[in-house]
Amino acid sequence: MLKEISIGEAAKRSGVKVPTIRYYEQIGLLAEPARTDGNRRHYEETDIRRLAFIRHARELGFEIGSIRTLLHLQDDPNQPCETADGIANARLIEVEQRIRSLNALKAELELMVEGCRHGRVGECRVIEILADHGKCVHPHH
Amino acid sequence: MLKEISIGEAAKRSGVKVPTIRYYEQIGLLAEPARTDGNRRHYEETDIRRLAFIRHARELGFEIGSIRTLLHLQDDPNQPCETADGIANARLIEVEQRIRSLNALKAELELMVEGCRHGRVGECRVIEILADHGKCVHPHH
DNA sequence: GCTACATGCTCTAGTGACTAGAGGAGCAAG
DNA sequence: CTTGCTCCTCTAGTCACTAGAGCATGTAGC
Repeated sequence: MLKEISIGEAAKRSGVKVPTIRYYEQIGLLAEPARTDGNRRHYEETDIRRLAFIRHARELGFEIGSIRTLLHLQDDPNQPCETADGIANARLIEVEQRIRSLNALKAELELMVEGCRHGRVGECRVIEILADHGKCVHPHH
Repeated sequence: MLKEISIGEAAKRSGVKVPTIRYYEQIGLLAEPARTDGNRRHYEETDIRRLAFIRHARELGFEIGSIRTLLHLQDDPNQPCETADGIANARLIEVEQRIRSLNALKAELELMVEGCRHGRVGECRVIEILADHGKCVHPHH
């Protein structure tokens, strides 16, 4: 017979922490698993795959709501995949936007740090730029 | 005599929303302002500058804790500015790291979206990659 | 002076996605 | 039998706000 997978095992194999697995169950992202005689959760291989899916999607920055939709899609492989594509695309656009704004930010932080002559706070470029947005390289962030 | 600055005015001029100003007061980032006879807050020019400082720092992604330190430094211009420089530097490193990981992520999302042939979910590249981390371009994110 | 209506006040609770801790039970090894 | 690990439930905390209820105050037009 197949070995039962404990929550700790499931955590190790999926890379999702134990309390997080319980949390996902609570919010209905993962079905309630069967229990042993001693009231402990035990999981199947499909649960591990589902958890790995969730984890990967979270790493890519998808929100729980989007993941919920993606999981519904995965459960029914006959659906057209436009929704999945749309979600991924929206995320891609978000990421591109975020990279642009982080690059602007990086330029500004570099200016601060380079401008700092390690003197007194009174003449510090870091404090100065923070106090006056007009001194930014790209004031439109 | 000087016109008294209401919280709404302060919000407009600093770019920090009214409830957020009250929140900053509550957590001790901004001193409790004087009140009018009718119990309304009124602010000084220095408060507006302090709020603008906070807002700018928040936009640059500094945490409230760091901002608290930066504000203490600003209040005493004779201190050496190493602490300020350290905070800005730490933030710069964070941002650089974040940009790197977002770029990896972008590559992966592009692969997903490009691979999608708009068929059924069963053969969808988006779902497939999410389900199997091994299919990633850079599996180490 | 009266009437709208905007703006202000306090207080509590909610957001997202977990994380931490208390207090207890089950289980395997030595 | 005891030690120590994993597991259970439940509540509350994190961060930086945001939303809403239920009032009080201030201002502009008539």
